[in-house]
Amino acid sequence: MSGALLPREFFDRPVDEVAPSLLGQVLRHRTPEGDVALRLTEVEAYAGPLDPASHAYRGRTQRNAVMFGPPGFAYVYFTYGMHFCVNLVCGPDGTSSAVLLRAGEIISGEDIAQARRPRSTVRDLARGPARLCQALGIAREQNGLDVCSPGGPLTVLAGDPADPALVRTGPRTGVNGAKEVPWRFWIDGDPTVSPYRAHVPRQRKKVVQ
DNA sequence: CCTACGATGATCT
DNA sequence: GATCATCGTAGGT
Repeated sequence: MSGALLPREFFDRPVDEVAPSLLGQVLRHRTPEGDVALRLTEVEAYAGPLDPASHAYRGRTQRNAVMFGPPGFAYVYFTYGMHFCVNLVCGPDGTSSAVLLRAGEIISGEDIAQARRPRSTVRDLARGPARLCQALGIAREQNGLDVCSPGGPLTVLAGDPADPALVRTGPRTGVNGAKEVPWRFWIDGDPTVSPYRAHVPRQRKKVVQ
């Protein structure tokens, strides 16, 4: 593994090409508490305006603005009233595709990650998109950060790319649209890959009849 | 292992 | 007002 940053051109490609090539690469967040880094084991591609499951499907809004900017930037969003998830923006400026980072294996700063998720087992520290953000200390303030910036706090470093023979694809997790598109990518057999959960529409609490 | 469900608030219609 | 790219816990197998 080297400590080199992935160049912006890495992200300036079709999102379904970037996503699998991110497996095995390293995401590092430097904070005052220290550095935490992980090796990506599971990602999902979201293909901008053509993809009903994408946040960019209905056009640009205040929330998704970063997705419409240049590649190599972090799009962080808040969901379910308590969780953050992080994407890496792909494709040229003006387009709006991105890769959701779903899971990883902590390779340094495990003590800090553990402190942020006190009740978690080591395996579960970054097993799921919101857990990944918690372990790395990613929240609102990290939205819009350039992950290709030398010296930047949140960066993607070159790791050992996953063996292509071990890369699996399948339907995306927890999404309601375009279920048939196999745009989830993971490293087969890796224990940190999140368990698949189909989308379950939540039932209304009470119907007044 | 599995399935069910409540927490909690921003976003969009 | 409904939905949501989720998680932790509780309970059963």
